[in-house]
Amino acid sequence: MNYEHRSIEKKWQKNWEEKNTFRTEILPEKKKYYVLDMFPYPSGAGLHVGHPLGYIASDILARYKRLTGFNVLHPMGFDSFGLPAEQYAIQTGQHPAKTTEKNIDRYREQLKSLGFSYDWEREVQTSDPSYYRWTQWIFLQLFDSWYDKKANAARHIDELISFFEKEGNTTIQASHSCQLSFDAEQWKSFDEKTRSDVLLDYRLTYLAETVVNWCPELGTVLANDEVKEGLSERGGYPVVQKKMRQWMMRITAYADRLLDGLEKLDWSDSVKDMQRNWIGRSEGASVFFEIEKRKDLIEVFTTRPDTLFGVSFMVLAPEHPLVGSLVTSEHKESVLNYVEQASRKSERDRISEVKKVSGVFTGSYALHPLNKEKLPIYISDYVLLGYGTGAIMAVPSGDQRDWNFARAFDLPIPNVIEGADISEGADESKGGRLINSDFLNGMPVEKAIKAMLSHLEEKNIGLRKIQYRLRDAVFSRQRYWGEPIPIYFNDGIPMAMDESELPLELPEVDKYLPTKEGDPPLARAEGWHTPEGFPIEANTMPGWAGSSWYLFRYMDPTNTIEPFSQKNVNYWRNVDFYVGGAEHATGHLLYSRFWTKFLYDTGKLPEDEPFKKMLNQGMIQGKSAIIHRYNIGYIDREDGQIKTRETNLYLSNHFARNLQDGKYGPKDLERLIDEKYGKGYAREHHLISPNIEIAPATRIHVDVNLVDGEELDVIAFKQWQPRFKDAIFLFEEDEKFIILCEVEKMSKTKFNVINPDELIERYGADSLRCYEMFLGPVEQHKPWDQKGIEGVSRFLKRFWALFHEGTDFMVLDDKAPLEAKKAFHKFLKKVSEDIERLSFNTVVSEFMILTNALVAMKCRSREILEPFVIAISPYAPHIAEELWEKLGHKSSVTFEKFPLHDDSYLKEDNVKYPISFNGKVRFTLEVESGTAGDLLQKMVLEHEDSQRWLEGKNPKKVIIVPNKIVNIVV
RNA sequence: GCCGAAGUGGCGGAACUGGUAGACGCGCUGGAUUCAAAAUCCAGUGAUGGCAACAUCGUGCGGGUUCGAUUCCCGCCUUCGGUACCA
Repeated sequence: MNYEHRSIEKKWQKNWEEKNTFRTEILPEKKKYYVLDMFPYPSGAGLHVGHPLGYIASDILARYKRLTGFNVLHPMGFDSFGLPAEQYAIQTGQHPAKTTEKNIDRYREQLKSLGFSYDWEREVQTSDPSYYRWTQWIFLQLFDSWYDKKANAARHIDELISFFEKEGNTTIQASHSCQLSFDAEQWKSFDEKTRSDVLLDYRLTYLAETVVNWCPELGTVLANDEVKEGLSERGGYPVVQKKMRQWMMRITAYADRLLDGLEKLDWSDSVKDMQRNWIGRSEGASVFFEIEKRKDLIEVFTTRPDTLFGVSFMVLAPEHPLVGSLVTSEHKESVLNYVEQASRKSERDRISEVKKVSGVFTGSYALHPLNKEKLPIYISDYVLLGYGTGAIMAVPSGDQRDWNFARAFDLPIPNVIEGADISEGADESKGGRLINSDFLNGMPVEKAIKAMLSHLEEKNIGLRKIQYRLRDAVFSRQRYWGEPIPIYFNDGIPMAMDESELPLELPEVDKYLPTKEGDPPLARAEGWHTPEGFPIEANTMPGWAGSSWYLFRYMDPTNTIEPFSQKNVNYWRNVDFYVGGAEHATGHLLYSRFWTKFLYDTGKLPEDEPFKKMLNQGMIQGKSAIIHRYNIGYIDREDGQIKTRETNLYLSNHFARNLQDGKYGPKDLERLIDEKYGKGYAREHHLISPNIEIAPATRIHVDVNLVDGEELDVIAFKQWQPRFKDAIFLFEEDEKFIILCEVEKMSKTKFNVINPDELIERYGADSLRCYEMFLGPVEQHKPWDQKGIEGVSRFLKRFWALFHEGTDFMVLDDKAPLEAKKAFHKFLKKVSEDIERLSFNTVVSEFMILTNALVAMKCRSREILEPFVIAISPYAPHIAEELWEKLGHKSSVTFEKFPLHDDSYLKEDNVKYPISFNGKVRFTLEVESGTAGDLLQKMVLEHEDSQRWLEGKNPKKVIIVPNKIVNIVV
């Protein structure tokens, strides 16, 4: 009987569903283990072979943990709010909820066809009102909280209010953005609007006017992590800086805890480092500089207070608030010009112009805080308003950017480090001793920093400060398809909705576009106000809101009175094993840690980290097939411009390269075409370019399914798309059209997507599961290689055949031979070790080795085959269930015990020692296991081969590595 | 520039704390089976020399530690990922 993967897999998937095999509940007597995948955004394209990689790994671990006695929580859901569904809605008018629902159904079906052991009863969808009700609820908790730096925890806003009533805000240690300072009396005298504004500056979600990343194409703002190199992460549209009033999340309050918490996490170093860099803690000092003839001060941040005597000028960011008042009349024009220019530059322009030095003098001077020297104040866009104070003290001898600026504007470069060579550039090393620095002279840098810090604080002209690169996160999106923000405005004062009014459901709108006035789409909705007529916030939440806490909802997905019950969260606590891409390092993974810490502060959670251990799966890339379309370059008669015209001639890689390299000219091409298609063909069909230099070929991505190895099926290509119907080709003499192969990210537009459905149909889910693991370490990026799956498929067939004699199921009850038992226990030891250390790829090899060994030994003993089926079930669950049933079991293999290996079978009767002289292996000696060291040594030295190698020399040393090698040093 | 990861046959990759490098799979070569093909099975497969036993070389490059290094240390090169006028 052959291995019929189609019927077997269908049968067991149905069986699992009907019997609800993977339903999970709290079992207090059992230890819990929570295995979670990053839930997907259900895109219209469905899953490709890259998606399941991580899901397979986590499913193997979940199934393995079940077999080893854990109560495993292994859920799946959908991050179903997002831009693509909304863009589709704008184009087609179809409600995003509908598109999303359709996509989710497809995803769920695909996931089920892979045989994952998810408890589908726990599925969550972030766009479901019963879910986002609690996302809104958490928003309100954040809104009602402030961060107490002294207690190092979030606290309720009411406590802050009563504190203000007693002492004002001058003594409190809190994370805030409040410019005002007031005492209790003043607080009491404030009107409602002022109080609200002050409180907003303390709340963990707050409204603020800030510079944000505005993406005009998408019509919305983006968080820092959603911008890559000045372009939007989704869509790749330009992003500009814009000042806007937006909802913000005070994540900076948690900067230190987010940093320190990394220590105890079992995550990869690279992701932890990414978070550390993103948080970007740097220790230094705030220093205040007086402005000449004025009372106010310029505050700067520096990590090198020791170089204070090396300051020769000041630089402000062009947007700095003091610029307007500092500029003198004679410099007004140039400064205004410069500010204007800088404001028009996008983030991207700034990045590309990094090397250029620009700036202008304001006409004003600052005074050195210690020696009162006059320091000219410049503005330049190399100083950023968003970091530190938006102003710097320039130390050209110690900072390359300051050095460049000093050179360009002919400013002095005083040296403050003994022996530093600053003729060709700044000395940025933190070494040497101070000179020309008054009381710091002779001190090494580290000591000088401390001395200066104390001095500054003593004289009250500066103070120790810790600066973070991390910014508060923008929380509003001018979009429809997101969680509505449960806030309404009473006379401009933002008011929290009552919990009982949640969920605040998304309203119906006529169009998914902003209003004429530029308000977000929600403003189009009729009745988007409270019963009293107060307008409701029209912005929605960003994509990361729902994904920041979903792991906890899985613990109690149907709870209607709270996001999750204490009972459930106290049992499941947090995720033991999280699988997902490293690309979320500075987004989802950081926000999620932030919300978890906040919910921990409020007492809702027993743990303050969401994910204990994490595995970052690599991307499976596609192999794109590229051919070249020949272009004719010509000079347009009308405007004299050089232009190119497309042809229907397609070139193989070989020809395209030669054309590109100039090895072929127009004459060669004409000859080749005529040779192939008949004399005069090229001329007749206008395929002769007068000027071949101009863009001779365009790269075209071809569907990888039209390619076998590197060869294009030209007939299929002609039928692929109507525009290729009349294609003609030039290719190698051996009649093979060789394409150009490139490894890229899988995407629809590159026609390099490999769909798992077809592979499952052809080879089965078990084969696909095993193969994706076999491909290599899960963490690594790797191109999809279609050919290797055959090998794994062959192995499963052989495994199946192990249980069958001809068409009959045949397992014998006789004793297994000792050799087979040894092989089996060696296998068990290795497999359990490898799964525990997440080496999923080597386990597949072990399956193959054991299968081959059993086939060779013709071993069909139940004694071995039965536990073998259990061991293989995490990888190939369907075939395992089928064989388990055939072995006469009524229960599912899911609930069996993972077989333990027995060390007594692993002992070798004889040990083969490679005997080496000076590290070089000369012969092998077989001795009985357990032979004592000194006896072994004697045997080795008396061996005739040893005598030959020693040639009368005396061995200096004999090294015996137990069970491994004997090394004789001569 | 800085931070992180990685460089092993024709290819994907093994070698977990230093101990016979190349497991396992793909591909390739030869053979069996077949009218033939597919499928399956058997054998071989790092390089060089040799009929062979065997010898020499070999884990990006150059050094070092060690009886012994893919593994540890120092200096480079390359690729990938992150990040950036961060003061």
